[in-house]
Amino acid sequence: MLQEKSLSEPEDGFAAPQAPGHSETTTGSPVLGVAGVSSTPLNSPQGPDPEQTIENIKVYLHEKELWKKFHEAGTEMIITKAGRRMFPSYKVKVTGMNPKTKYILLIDIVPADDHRYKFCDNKWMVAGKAEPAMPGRLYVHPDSPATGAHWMRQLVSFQKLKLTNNHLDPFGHTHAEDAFGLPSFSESGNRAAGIAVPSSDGGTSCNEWMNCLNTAKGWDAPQPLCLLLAKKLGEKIILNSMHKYQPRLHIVKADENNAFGSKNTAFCTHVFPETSFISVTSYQNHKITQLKIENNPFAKGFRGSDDSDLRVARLQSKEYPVISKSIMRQRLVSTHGQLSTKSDVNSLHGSHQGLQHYQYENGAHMQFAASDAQDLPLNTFAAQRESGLFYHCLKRREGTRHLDLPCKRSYLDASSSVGEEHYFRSPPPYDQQMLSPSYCSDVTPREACMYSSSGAEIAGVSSVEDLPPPPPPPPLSCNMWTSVAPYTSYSVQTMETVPYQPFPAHFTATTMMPRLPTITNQSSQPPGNSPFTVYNQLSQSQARERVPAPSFPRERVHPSVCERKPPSPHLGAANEFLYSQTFSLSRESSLPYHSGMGTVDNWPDG
DNA sequence: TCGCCTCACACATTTGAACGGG
DNA sequence: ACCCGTTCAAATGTGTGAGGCG
Repeated sequence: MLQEKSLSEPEDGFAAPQAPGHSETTTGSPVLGVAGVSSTPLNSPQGPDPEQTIENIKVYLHEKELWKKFHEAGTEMIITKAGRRMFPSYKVKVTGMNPKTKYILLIDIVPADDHRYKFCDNKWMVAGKAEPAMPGRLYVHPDSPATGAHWMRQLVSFQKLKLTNNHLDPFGHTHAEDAFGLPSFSESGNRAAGIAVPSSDGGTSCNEWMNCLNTAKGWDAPQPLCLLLAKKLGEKIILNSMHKYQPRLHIVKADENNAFGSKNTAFCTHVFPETSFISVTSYQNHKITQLKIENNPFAKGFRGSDDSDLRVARLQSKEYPVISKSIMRQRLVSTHGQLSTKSDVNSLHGSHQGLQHYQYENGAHMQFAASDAQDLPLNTFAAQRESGLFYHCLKRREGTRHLDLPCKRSYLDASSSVGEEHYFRSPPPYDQQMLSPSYCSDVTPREACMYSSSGAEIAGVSSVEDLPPPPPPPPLSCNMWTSVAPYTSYSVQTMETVPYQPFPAHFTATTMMPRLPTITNQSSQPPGNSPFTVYNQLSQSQARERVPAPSFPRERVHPSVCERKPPSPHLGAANEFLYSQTFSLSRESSLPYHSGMGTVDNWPDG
């Protein structure tokens, strides 16, 4: 059964939301204008409490430490034709909503850069220019729309989101007639309809479709196009393999009619840099494989045990346990990597900069740089882990265990905290304290995977962040992502506040943007006059470091928030709005680590 | 030959219906 | 009749590894 969180828990640990706007890192610069966004007051129709406006919404990434752990190694997500879930799954805790206001929560996944990658010499390297973007797809939480109280009641899980590389996915057709029997929106057709047409590179990104709509004078776009975009919603998001992506969470406020698209509709976007990943059809980095096996209950069968070792051995008609090829490769590569392919971990995950964009309808806009100081120790964590692995490999050779235990054992034992520590970190260094109880302690697999928003997990994040700096790491480093050149940001202001992006998840103005169509009412508008006013806010992570970290008391998760309900019938109308909104955001929120917020004033009422 | 992808497979978890007791 | 807990089987989610393809 699901481990549901208590809905009656009075204190959820987030009772004291941070005041991100109180950052001293304010730059105060407008960022980008986006067509179709108004600057009208936000808190009127649905927000009786003026204090509970969009910018007060806080989003906390669940199992942040687990995400970070993957991020350190270079997260990979399997994509298959049938669709593969993400692991770690995307779950967030939301606070600061108006309990009575209805919101839509949705996710999209945008390219993090303009490169295609390959895994070579135990590290990711740029292998060329990215392939054309896949057809845009949003994943709307099936509970949407729901009240703020509903969303804040427990974790919001997007774990049913699937990633696919199937271009012909029923909901992924670029051509309307293929998927819905609708007229094809060819370039010429769209131009005839007055719609800016995405680049003719063969793909149609979310951004581009969004730009189409934005350019089409609000929702004067042909209804089939709107319908197409709305129907393109599904549980799968189409990605290209060997490309880097960044998931984004969007929170859209519903209007008084429980509909979407009114003039006062507001939205915000939250990006957690540690959730970025490279899509693959098979795992390249075996550290990731191990992490998946160790933490994903469904992969428990690969954790093994003495019995399973024997079983495998029998299956292999051998009297000794078998080391899988992958494990052997992992060890060889890891050892080799430590010796020969050192790279600067700081260039990878040294500082997860965070920015939150907040767009507000009063015309004001602020931008806060979020130097995610809590992530600074990650460099040393990665280095230590690397060194620990190296140490362990050497140690195992001279140890006695390999004589009486399967070589697989040290890896298999990683299902427990001891095993993991043993394998990755032979000496119990500082990063052992990093281990979140959720996935490193003896919790049951379900506790680790399902709605395990236990207090210990988030508290673990807190404790980690409060830890003193680790001892100086050895001159070893994670060798992932080193070949990824730092990116320039979409926004100069943003880059000024983001000195380094180890794993950037944003477009570059010179690479990604040219593929976007020319939008009239945006491009013609100076940023300062843009109707899309942007606030940048401290990232959640940075905010947390300034206040006592929230704690998650063990509570039950309401099943509905855990995607157990069918999609709401309201989504049909909502989706259209969401597409437009989110795609609008795409133009600016291609900025990494942002939370964007804004309103729309060009949507037709109703 | 190589890199990437697809598929079938075994294993584990999740889900929900069926059942029985209170 | 209803509720609750347990059991069981089907559905689903995993990584693996062989094989196909360009």
